[in-house]
Amino acid sequence: MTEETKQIHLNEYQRAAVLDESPACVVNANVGSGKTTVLIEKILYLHQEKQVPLERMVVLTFTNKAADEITERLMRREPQITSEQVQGFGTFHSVALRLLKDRLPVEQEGWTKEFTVMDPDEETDLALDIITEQGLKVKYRNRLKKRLEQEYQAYLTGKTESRYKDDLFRLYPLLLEEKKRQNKMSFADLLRVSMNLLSDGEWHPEWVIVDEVQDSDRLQLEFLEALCGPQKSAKLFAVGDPNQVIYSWRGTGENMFFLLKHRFGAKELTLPVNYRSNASILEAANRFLQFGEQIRGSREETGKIVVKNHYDPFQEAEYLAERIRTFHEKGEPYSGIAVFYRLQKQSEILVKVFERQGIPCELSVKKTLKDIPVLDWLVKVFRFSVNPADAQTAMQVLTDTRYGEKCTKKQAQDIVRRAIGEKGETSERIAAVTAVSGKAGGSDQFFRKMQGFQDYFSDRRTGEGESPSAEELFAYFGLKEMLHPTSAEYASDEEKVIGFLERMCTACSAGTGGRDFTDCVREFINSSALYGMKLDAGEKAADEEKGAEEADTDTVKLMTLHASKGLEFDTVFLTGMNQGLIPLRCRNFEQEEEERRLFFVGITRARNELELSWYTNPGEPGVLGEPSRYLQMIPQHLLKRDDVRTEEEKRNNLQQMRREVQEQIRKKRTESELKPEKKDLEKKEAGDEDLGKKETGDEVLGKEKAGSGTKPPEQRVRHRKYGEGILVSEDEMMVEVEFPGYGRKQFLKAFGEEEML
DNA sequence: GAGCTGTTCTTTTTT
DNA sequence: AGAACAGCTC
Repeated sequence: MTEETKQIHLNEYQRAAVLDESPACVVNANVGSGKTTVLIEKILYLHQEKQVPLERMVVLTFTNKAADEITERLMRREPQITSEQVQGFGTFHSVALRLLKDRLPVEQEGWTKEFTVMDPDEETDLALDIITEQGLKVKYRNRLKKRLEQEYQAYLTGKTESRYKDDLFRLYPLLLEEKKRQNKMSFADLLRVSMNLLSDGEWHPEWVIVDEVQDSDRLQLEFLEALCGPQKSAKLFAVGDPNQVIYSWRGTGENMFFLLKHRFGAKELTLPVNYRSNASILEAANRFLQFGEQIRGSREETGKIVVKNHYDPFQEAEYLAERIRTFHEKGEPYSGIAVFYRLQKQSEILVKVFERQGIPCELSVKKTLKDIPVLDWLVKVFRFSVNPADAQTAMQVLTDTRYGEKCTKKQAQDIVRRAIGEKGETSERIAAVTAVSGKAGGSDQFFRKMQGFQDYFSDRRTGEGESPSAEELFAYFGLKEMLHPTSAEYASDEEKVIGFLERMCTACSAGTGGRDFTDCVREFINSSALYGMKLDAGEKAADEEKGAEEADTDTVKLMTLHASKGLEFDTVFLTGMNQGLIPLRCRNFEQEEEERRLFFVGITRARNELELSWYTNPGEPGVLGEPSRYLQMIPQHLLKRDDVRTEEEKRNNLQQMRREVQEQIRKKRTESELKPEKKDLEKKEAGDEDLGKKETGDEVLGKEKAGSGTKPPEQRVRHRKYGEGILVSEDEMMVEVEFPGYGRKQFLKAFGEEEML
């Protein structure tokens, strides 16, 4: 091993993974087990010890964020590595795009090298246009995007009819044809087309390395196979965790980790040691592990997991604000604290209350280009400018009501059809457009600017000071007029546009000079379609320049459980641990298992403190005022039940209990008044129902027993309606009992309906 | 085309 | 549990 690798302290399992030489190897990497470190060391080991050039490796990630982390860490370890050498590092889609542009003969599949990348919504719009034009019968048009994706597999496997017996399968070939005609590819096309060309092509990398492989879908798996070649000429090293599959609802079905292992006949290694969470959190997490051996810890601390019950989401938010303030006063930074929830809309109350209470917080929602109207429009302008075959985008730019010259659909159609509908020389096209210019005035002029963009800038090269400036581009398109100078947003719009143009020009003048400027613009526009975040970084930089708030980085992070994957925090609050929310109402067993993995992912984000809370009054339909079953699945000795009850809640509970008891009494009375036959029938039905509920309850209890070996003595309670349960809490006025299958119930002692065993 | 019945999906989100 | 939709009847 090199000096560098020695400096990094790898455990024996990590070392084995780095040194492994199998043709295909999958590493089952538990949460917090140093997966990325292994990946980085593997790459360096291959590069430095095995003399594999970085250019001969393809390193694939699922998200841009992960791709950035890998290249950043790699370059920090080895500063002499250039960005040229890591061209094959990136997301599946960006690597596919690079291959299609640099190595693969896209012409064979019906596109030219100048193709552009479609926005995901664009494909659906195009499909709708085709449906209208061709008079196709397609059902569930509002769900067309999903249908197009989900039923493609069935279409490929030769099924003759779509699920709903409509014209969807006739749409697919028409859509593909249209995309070729307009010289653009959807995200899925990037993978499919490169897959086809790789399968019968010459070029293959020497090593294929994959991160978070459990998150890939079927198409990505096929892409991987094509990348490794029919004879598996490339070696495969994939890292993933089957216990962290939380996106299977987006596609697949099977667990991709094991499917990949099977398809490649790969050797499986494991990384069993967790370096993140304290012993209690790990012991709890182990109860939710679905694959592999128990996770081993590396820490001695056994702080308890706090479980709290709140009256409602509002009271919970107030409590959290107070609690977080205490943490902060004790010297913990806000940035070490995160609040998780199951549904996006749960964040509303939290944000409002935190803002009012002066707790700095940040909602983790991705900002894309589409959220900034003026940039959404500008990108379309460039998309057409660098791909004059893209009639669809041209139409969208011309008919946009917010920016540019106002133009009716009919006028836009005239302009676009005459210009690109018929093939011909540029001069002819322009002549044709000029012929209709009287009708649409400025629109037509702007259209010609876009269409003439490539010709106008064709002699410009990047790098040598020739490359156009942001101002030049702004003037070329006459953007001052197009951005509506009289509008209230003009100043901020102009700033955003100039900022975007500057970033584009900087990107175009970076790297090796002498390239065609318009090619660079196309590359920039294409990568911004795949990589919405880069613009986000620019936005942030602009904000900081304004000097808005510098202490902005020390904030509490609010996010969904899904968004928490891959992150870690000292302190984690997991809210809304209610039955019907965590887990969310499930239709089948697979869904339930995924909810459990989601909870597993959530709790394993915490390093030191974990607090779980549920509310008595969720105020959402379908969500029960009962604690999640998952709270019962955690060994009780790890928990510190610490209920915060307000007087209001107590009163409410009493009222609720009174109502319940009155209802029971009323029922009993009517029951006894009924005729004997009917009474028996009702009893039978009620009994059946009870049996069903008990079964699920026993299942939970059974799992709990199987999991926890060491259980503290519990006070058992019998109730004539709910059967046997476990005492949860007790005070001078009431008792709270957990019944398997019924959840938690509270009783007034005065009623004396429960019997201690 | 109003009114009915039956079915499916709803949440989570990346490229 | 409830909305949205498809397909049927009149």
